[in-house]
Amino acid sequence: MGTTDMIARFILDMLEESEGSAELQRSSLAERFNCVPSQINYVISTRFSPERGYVVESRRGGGGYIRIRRVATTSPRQLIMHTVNSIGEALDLRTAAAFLSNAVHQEALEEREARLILSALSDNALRPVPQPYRDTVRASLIKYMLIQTIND
Amino acid sequence: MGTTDMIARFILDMLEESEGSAELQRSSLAERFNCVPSQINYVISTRFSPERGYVVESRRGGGGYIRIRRVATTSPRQLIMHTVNSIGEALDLRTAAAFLSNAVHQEALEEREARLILSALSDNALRPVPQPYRDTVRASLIKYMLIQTIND
DNA sequence: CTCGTAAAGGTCAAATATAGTCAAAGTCAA
DNA sequence: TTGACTTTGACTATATTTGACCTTTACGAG
Repeated sequence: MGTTDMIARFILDMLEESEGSAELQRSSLAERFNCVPSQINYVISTRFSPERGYVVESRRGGGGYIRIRRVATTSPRQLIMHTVNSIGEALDLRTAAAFLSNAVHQEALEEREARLILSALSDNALRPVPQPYRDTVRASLIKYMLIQTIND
Repeated sequence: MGTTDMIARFILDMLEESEGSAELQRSSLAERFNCVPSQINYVISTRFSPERGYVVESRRGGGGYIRIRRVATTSPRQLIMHTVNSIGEALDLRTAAAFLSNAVHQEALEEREARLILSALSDNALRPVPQPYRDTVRASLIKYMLIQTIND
């Protein structure tokens, strides 16, 4: 197995242990695998790219680091569409909250956006709508709002 | 974690404890973290700048100090509150769009968030609500959603 | 009161510590 | 032999750390 593969395996192990988040130092990792530091960049760009579901953050200078996180594996668009399609004529607040929470967890929505949507579905915001119709309005609102989020 | 980060964390803790205001002595803080005094200035200028919402006052000479205060960036908040307060029982879509556009322009709202709100106010999303009542529901929705955005 | 000195804090640029980029060179299997 | 993948290293970019020198303020001796 080539050096690149060994390094990738190593990082994968780190991710495994720490529930999807690994932090490393480029030069010491390079030293451990007896290669030049820039090979770490190569490993990251070929094995831990965004397309493969990873986000990488880093910092230079003293105490610098490279942090790799595993993120949503299904595309946000897919999840949103799937969610929208699964919503019928009416939707209660509890279920809506669950959908939104899931979307945030899968990184298809920002926390802030989810809260924004939820606030529109709240009983407070829907006070002008008679009780019996609220769940119908909720369904409509969340569908259009969710679709808007994938409309860039 | 680098020295700078540890010092920043330390100051953040002080701010936390004392409700947004921390007073420190440059040289003793430097001593505590085993660094040169000017590093304290570095930490302050990179982590507690006005752009990040802090005001720093200091005094030299005997009994000198550095005081860091977290300031409420009230501007966006104020704008939102003002907008909410100016909305009455009903609001037509055109006016709502103008409010949102203004909020975005004043950087009190993200473009994406504004579009999200607008989509909830659209005739499409409000189809289940009888025409005559839509503007009332719009007013309620936008109020609760705007308030949500300043609720971090 | 005035001056001198010690005690703070401020500035800035050099040195150091990391990480990123890119293209040349190497490797290996089809 | 060729093309994809890997390995290297020179050069670049950025963040942090350090220290020499500067300015302001308090306070006590004259």
